[in-house]
Amino acid sequence: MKMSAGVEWAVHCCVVLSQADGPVPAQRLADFHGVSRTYLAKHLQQLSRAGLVRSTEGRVGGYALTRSAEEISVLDVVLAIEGREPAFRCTEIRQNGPLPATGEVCRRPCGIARAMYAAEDAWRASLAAVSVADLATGVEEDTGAQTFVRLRGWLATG
Amino acid sequence: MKMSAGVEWAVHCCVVLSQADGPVPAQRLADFHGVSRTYLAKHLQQLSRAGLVRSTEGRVGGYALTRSAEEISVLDVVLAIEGREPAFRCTEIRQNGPLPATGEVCRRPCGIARAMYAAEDAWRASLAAVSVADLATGVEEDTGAQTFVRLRGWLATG
DNA sequence: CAAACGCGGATAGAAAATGTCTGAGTTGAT
DNA sequence: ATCAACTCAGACATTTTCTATCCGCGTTTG
Repeated sequence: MKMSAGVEWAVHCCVVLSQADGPVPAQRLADFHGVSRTYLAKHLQQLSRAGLVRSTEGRVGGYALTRSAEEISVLDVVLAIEGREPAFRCTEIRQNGPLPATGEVCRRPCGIARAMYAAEDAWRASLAAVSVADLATGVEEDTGAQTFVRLRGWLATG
Repeated sequence: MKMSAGVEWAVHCCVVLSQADGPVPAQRLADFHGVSRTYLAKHLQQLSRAGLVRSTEGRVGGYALTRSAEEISVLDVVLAIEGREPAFRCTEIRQNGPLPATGEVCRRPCGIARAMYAAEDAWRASLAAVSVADLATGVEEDTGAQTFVRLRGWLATG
């Protein structure tokens, strides 16, 4: 059970975008994080389809958050990249074999699936409690108040 | 982010084993659940290596739980099959690019990784709170008290 | 010894993740 | 109007993982 590396990229990009004044091109985001531009572009498009970022085309285009960083949770980003499918997929093997569970019982998910879904709900709740703004605050606490000043400078001049 | 289908098989097998009197062969477990014997055998070997089940070789061999079903959590089974690696793998891209995070800061994981790990801890805690015995109780509640009687009968005669 | 069983490795196809490339369309500047 | 920079969508290639099968080997019981 592994999460795509694109999730890490996308969350980092959202933190950067939360500090930017205008649209930031994919090229710039890729350079800043030292990752492939073309592949990052895929993930940014997923964020765009999910409505988390807006893309502006043309000469001075790029990506910008569609709402304030307080209103974007880590869960939003994870779901945009990983999809909304639960990690556990019940194949109803209780209906197989010589003693299959019958129709009426199977109206609700089996106990195993319920336990798995409950755990995923707890996971999602934990991720929903952290916003991109929280992450940005954490970066400043970890690395100093000058970090985002330098970031904005690099984004402007680069 | 998807969980292997083997997890579902393995948990179902543990519930069956919790109701068995003696060792149950892989062939029997596969027949009961209507899945491939050779592939299920792989997962049973993983459970064995993780110490959740004991295998008896030879003519009347098979698998049996090593401890009581109360003492085996769903998390134990999931970790045995999926491995103990966290789903989120931080590649430290904050150390890349024109403004890399420096060594001292990177002594502890970045805020993004911390949020991800916290969510996985919540997920694990939820799974750890459910035992195989709880699942067996749930099956009886869902399908009636005769279910496991019939199961034991099929295991004995089959 | 033969039959039933678990164990480990080798193998292979399918699916998904990862990464690249190209062409079309859009926008601002000259 | 033209050009350059940029996004977007999709096609394509590569690599890894999942799923599944098979075989040989050692073990145990009858």
